[in-house]
Amino acid sequence: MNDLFEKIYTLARAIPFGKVTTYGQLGAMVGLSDMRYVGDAMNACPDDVPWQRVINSRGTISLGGATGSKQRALLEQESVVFDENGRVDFAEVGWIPDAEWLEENGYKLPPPLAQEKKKNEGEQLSLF
DNA sequence: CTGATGACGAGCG
DNA sequence: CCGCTCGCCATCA
Repeated sequence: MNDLFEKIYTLARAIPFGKVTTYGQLGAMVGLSDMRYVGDAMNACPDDVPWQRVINSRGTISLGGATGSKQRALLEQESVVFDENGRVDFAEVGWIPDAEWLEENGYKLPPPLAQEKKKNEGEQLSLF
């Protein structure tokens, strides 16, 4: 297994229970421009990687067939809610890692992501 | 070794 | 919102 795969797996393993992130985010954080590769990585991921918490940027599950239903079922077990269009609410369950955590582990947090994280935290605070 | 192919995403129309 | 194209990387015939 190469370094890129391991970096992606490490990130995926850091996703908290009941939260989700996107292929694009993982790809960006490991310095990828071609996100197709992230899908490949998840396809070959070890059993200890919570692959179901990785979805596409539209907030939907990309997979069809049995594996797709399995992914949705796993997420629903984690209290992740899907709307009538099969989409999740990123403001509710979206996960963006801490900039510090990323830096410590050799990842980079793209500015747009940092902004979105800040925004999300603001919303959560106001809710509380 | 060469070429087709993706659990994706941004940009365009 | 839908349907394209391209990205240039790892994998597998």
